[in-house]
Amino acid sequence: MTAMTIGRLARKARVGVETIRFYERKGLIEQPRRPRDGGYRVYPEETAHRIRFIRQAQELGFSLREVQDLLSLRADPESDSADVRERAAAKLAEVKRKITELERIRAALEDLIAACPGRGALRNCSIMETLRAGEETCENRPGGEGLRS
Amino acid sequence: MTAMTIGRLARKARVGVETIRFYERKGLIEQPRRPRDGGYRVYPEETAHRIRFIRQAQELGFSLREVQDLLSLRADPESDSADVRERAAAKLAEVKRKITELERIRAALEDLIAACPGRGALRNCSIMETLRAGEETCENRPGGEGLRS
DNA sequence: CTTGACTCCGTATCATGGTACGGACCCCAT
DNA sequence: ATGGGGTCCGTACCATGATACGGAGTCAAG
Repeated sequence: MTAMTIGRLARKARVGVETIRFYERKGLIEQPRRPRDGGYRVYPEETAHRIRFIRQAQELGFSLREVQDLLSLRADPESDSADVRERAAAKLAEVKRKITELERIRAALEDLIAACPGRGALRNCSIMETLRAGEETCENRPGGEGLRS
Repeated sequence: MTAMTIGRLARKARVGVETIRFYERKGLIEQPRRPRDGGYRVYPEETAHRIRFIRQAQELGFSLREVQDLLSLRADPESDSADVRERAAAKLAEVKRKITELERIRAALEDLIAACPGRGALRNCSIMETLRAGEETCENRPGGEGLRS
């Protein structure tokens, strides 16, 4: 059973080897024990999940510092429960806000797609206009010089 | 009626003056006509909304390049409707994926908060464990040395 | 017990997204 | 008409999040 060395972990988590070392330096993943001093890092399986979580959270607009905050949120007898609860609640509010904003963008994109038939009448419509309108599915603006049927 | 100069726009959109010029250079907002050559930029009102959208999209994990893509999506007689539709659909899929991932993080945070009572029994529980478990509301791990009631 | 792929570590470099600087120029209220 | 705040532009600098480099050490298959 080949050990989970940094290269294998990197392939599994779809990141570069250097990225893993970088995350270790930043404290996002702890450096695993090595067989003998000077030997290779051997990682537990779960580290790949941790790395995937880090990448995912980044794609959702969290900085590495914020990802670290998220990962440090743990309920256990060693931590101040009230503090963890409070920080988790703050993150939760932030996550909810992001979801709301994404829903608005989703609605705008859906409207935009509806305004883009394969052929036929075209409404003038951009994301911004759709977002601002919200109610009216986006009225056409001056600019147009005759609709091509 | 005081003109919307760059400084006023910056305050309205809650960004720095330099940021606006930076976005102009990047093509995220078009440089407004100036009264006489060498004069000051005067912006239409909607530019503030556009800047707010840029910031919002960034917080949702879109790069400036991607924000530009989003902003360039417009259904009008000048654009290739099928192309716009396709690009919008791709962005929509991406937005939906982000929403799904945020929902998972939201659920994990809610579980974590549930595991952090003001006082009383504490389940050992971290974001990662909750995310991985999904079903079981996170079983406790070895590490704990006796629960403090 | 060699060999070649992999790893280690420190340090350098890169791309993105700003932020700061400074000297000249514009504007308008007094 | 003038003074002071705002603006203009180019360029320099900064933080974040990687990514590359290179020489030495490690490991395991043959």
